[in-house]
Amino acid sequence: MNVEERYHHGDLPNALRAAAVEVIAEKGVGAFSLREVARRAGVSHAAPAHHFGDTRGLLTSVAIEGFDTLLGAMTEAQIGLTDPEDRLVAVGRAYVSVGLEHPAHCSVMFRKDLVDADSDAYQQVAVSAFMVLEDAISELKEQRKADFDVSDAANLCWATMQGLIEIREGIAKMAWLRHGMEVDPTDVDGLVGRLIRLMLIGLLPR
Amino acid sequence: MNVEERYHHGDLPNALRAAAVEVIAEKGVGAFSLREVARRAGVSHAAPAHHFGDTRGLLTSVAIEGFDTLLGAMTEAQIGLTDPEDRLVAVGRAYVSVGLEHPAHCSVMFRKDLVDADSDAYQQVAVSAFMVLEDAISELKEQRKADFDVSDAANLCWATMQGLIEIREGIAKMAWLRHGMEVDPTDVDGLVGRLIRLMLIGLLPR
DNA sequence: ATGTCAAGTTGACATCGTAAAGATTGGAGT
DNA sequence: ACTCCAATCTTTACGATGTCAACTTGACAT
Repeated sequence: MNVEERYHHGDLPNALRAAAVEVIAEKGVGAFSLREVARRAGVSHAAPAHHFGDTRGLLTSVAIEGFDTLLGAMTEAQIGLTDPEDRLVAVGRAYVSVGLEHPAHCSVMFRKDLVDADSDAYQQVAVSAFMVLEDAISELKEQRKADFDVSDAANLCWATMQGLIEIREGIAKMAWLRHGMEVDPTDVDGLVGRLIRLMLIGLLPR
Repeated sequence: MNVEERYHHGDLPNALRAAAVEVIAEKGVGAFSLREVARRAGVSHAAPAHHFGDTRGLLTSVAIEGFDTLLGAMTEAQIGLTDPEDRLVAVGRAYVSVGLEHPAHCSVMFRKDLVDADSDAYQQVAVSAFMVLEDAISELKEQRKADFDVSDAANLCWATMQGLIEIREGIAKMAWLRHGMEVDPTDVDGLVGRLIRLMLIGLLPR
C-alpha cells in the first residue's frame, strides 16, 4: 500500500514540519497556512492539530528544529580551531550561514508572536545555542586577558548576527541605492568575516 | 454632527493608521486584521482598502511612519554633541529607544513579507535614516583617523541595533535562565550604551 | 474477540481579505 | 441655484483560513 493512501501516515509530524518549512521557504511565513501544509503532506486539513495543537505549535516545532541545527553548526564549526579569535569568527560565520541556508527556520525562531517561546523545549535549545557563543567569547577573553563583560559581548555578537540575517537584503539594496554599486548577496562569508573582525578590533585606533 | 456618525470621516487614513498601530501594539502583528482596524476606526470593514489598497498597503504606511520617527529621533539625538564618539552612541541609543517606544512600528519596518519595501516612499525614508548613521560613523572615522570601511561599520551598527530590538526580551530571559539573575528590561540605555562602546573599543586588548 | 486509545477524517462555524456594485457626500463648473 | 462628477464609504458576496466536536479507522495488549 502506498504511503499516500495509508490511513496511518507513519511519521506525520516530521512530514508536516517538512511541509511547513517548504511552504515558508516558498511563500514566506506570512502566507503560511495549516491547511496548505496538510495538503502538501497529503492529509486532511485538521490532521496537524492532532500533533501540534495549533498553528503556534507547529511553528514552535519548526523554530526548535532551527535552533537545533544552529547549535550543531556552531559547535561543529569550532572543531580543529585552536585560536580563540578564529573560533569566534567561525561561530559567527556558522550562525549566519545557518540563517541563510535555512531562512524558513530562521524567520520563525525569534518570532514570539508566532512561537511559544516559553515552552521548555524552546528555552532549552535556545539557551544551549547561546552558550556555545558565550563559551567562545569567554575563551577569547581569558586568552587575550581582555576585560569586558562576557554576557555583554555575547549579546552584542548575537544581536549583530541576528540583525544581519534580518536586514541582509536591505543592506545590499541600501548599498545599491546610496552608491550605485552592487553587493554580491551570496558573499556572506566576506561580509560577516569583516564585520566580526571589525567588532573584535573595534572602530577606534589604538 | 458627531464625527462617528458622519459619512465622510474627514481624516480616515490617519485614523486607520493609528488604529493599526494600536492593534499591533496590543495583540502583535500576527493578530492584526484589517477588519479589526476598521472596527476601531468606526468604519465599515472595506473602508481601509480605499485608502491603502490592501493589508500590505496599510502596513507599509505604518512602516514608513516608523522610519520617519526613527530618522527624526536619530537626527535630534545628535544636537549639541560635538565629540563623534558621543554622537554615535547617541544615535545608537536613539535608534533602540525608538524601537522600544514604538514596538508596533518597529515590528513591521523590516518585514518584507508584510511590507512593500520596493515602494519609493519606503526606500527614500529608509535610506535617509541609514545615512544619518553612516554620517555619524564617517565623522568618527575622520576625527580619529581610524581605518575601517564606513559601509561595513554602518552595517555592523545597524544590524546590531536591529538585532538588539528583535531579541531583547530573549536576552533578558537568557540571562535569567543562565545565571539566575534578573535583567531590568527597561534599562536599555545601560545595555545599549555598553554595547556600542564595546563595539567602538573592540573586544581585543591593545 | 474485545476493549482501548492514538491517528486521521469530516463537517461546521466564525473570521478574514478583497472584489464588485451601490449609496452618500462635497464641491467645481455653469 | 442647479447639475454632475469624483471621492468616500457601505453593502453584499465569495473563497480561504483556524479551530472545535463528533466520527471512523487501525493497531495493539489482554
